[in-house]
Amino acid sequence: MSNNQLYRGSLTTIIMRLLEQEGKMYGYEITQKVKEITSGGMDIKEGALYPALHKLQAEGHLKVEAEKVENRIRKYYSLTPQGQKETVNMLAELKEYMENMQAIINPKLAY
Amino acid sequence: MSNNQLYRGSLTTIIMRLLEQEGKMYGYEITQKVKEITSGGMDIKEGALYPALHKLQAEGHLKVEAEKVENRIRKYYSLTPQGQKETVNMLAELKEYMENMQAIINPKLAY
DNA sequence: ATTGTTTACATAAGATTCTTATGTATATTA
DNA sequence: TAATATACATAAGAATCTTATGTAAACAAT
Repeated sequence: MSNNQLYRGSLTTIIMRLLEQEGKMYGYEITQKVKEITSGGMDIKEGALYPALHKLQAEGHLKVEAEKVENRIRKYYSLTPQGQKETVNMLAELKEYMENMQAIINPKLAY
Repeated sequence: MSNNQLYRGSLTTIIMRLLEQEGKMYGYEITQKVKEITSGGMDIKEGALYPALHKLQAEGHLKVEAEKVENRIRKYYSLTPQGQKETVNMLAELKEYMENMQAIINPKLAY
């Protein structure tokens, strides 16, 4: 996803959160949105994105509608009700992860 | 490392940072320290830890000294000069990762 | 006495998630 | 007309993890 191993495991959380915000998005749009938000700091690879979308769909977290725009096909993904619940969990786990990492990196000093 | 996929990729950063703080530690000590700091939220598996330590050592980031304590062997790891430099990079990348994830999760609202 | 838990190391098989490479196809810019 | 951007997809291989298993000593409990 980026030049950095830390991004491993966070792709599904990113996808779900963006869909929660935007309602529906197609794959290529997700890659561009992430580049924009992170000022180029994150680069989602197609080889990671499309299998991840298919897997989330197979698990029932996403639904898809194909649409033809300017003679090209776009596949718009959006959260199912189950996916909305799962997004809440994922964001809670991300918060927990961030707090744990902060605690390790910046330990509270004992005076 | 935990029940959560997000932890993938962060183990080496955790190890390097703890060694930067503590000077030297042995494997089992690292697992206990992380449990303590995160109040049990993170659980480093031995099957992940020991290969990670061996790899960091092979790459020249860590050096090791074996010590016999109460008839049991402990392998104390510490940062090499090269490992100290690499730790600075890793922490910078972690900071960047956290900022990127924050930007995605909590987008700045446009008024 | 011996069973279970903790301390302390290690590795192998398999799962998951990613990168890199490749493929198809259309639209737009140089 | 060649390159770039848009838009999808998959396969091979790399990296990192979990689970399972193994050795071995110390200590607590029954």
